[in-house]
Amino acid sequence: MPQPRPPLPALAAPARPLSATQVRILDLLSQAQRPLSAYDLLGKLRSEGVNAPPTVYRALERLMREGLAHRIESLNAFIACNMPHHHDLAAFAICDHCGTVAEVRDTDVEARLGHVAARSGFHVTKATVELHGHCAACSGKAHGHASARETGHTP
Amino acid sequence: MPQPRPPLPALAAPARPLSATQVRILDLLSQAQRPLSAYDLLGKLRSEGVNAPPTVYRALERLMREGLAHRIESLNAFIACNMPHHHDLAAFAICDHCGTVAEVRDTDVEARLGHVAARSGFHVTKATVELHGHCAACSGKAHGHASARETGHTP
DNA sequence: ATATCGGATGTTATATGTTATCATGCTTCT
DNA sequence: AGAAGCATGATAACATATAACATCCGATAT
Repeated sequence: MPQPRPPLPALAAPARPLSATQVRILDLLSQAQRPLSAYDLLGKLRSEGVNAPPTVYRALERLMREGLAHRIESLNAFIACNMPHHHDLAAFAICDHCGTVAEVRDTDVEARLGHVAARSGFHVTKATVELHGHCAACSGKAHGHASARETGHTP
Repeated sequence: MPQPRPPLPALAAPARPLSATQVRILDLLSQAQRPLSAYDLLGKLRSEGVNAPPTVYRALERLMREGLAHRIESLNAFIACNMPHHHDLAAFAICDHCGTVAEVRDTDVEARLGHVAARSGFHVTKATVELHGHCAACSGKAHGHASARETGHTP
């Protein structure tokens, strides 16, 4: 991968700029309307010279560290973060029919969870909250469910 | 060929008894103090003649269908259910230090989640709530964290 | 009894997901 | 220039999960 590589570190060390691959992956995640697996991403990037899983995983790691992406545990897939400000304690509403994922935040839920945990002396460092079901758009429709997952077949 | 409709199994047998393998796996899960992966289980069962992943996964499927076991998404592992009555909407507090998992229930959290979802027209069929952190016992201790996962080495 | 069906299992192979390791090269700091 | 740090590349291994197809068994219906 040839880097155009912005020669400007300028801003002090706290966060170095994202690499080309990292930006690319964040783009792909943002444009996808549904979570993408590491292999989905790899598939889309092969034509651009990325051809090994570790590259993808490393980029995802970085993006998650910076709060720019989330991992959806129950799908083994990744999405871009809508609201990069508060990256802790996000919850996701995943439509099992059309595959869309809505990032949801509710302070009460957070508070309640913290409360419940604290009551038993448990100290929470990270919460995974994933709601599966049907989104508003899909709720009326027939429930014979569809693919809801990237296929990877080149269109 | 579409079958012409099976002639009604009398009283739809609500639950046939568990098979030997299914019982065995439920046992193993109950005795383990931490979640076991499908391959952990397979390892323990090889000496008993079970030697292929599908068998294990199929048994787990059944157990989960009956609400006797849960899958911990963030660990890709399984635990027996403490309270087989209400198998929906359970939450788990997972100690990343010692590996224990506490099944937690709190009606307020459930209500809140349902609420949040409903507000946006989302219909929840299954919720995954997994809290990672340190349990009361481990909270004071040094945070240099340990294995917290079955090794599979022969005991 | 016999045909049949559903469920569970076995067997083999493969798909999907994730990580370790080692090598290389670029950028920045000194 | 040299050292440190980080991103990448390449290869391989490991871990997790499912597909496809065959067999077996027990319950039923005819």
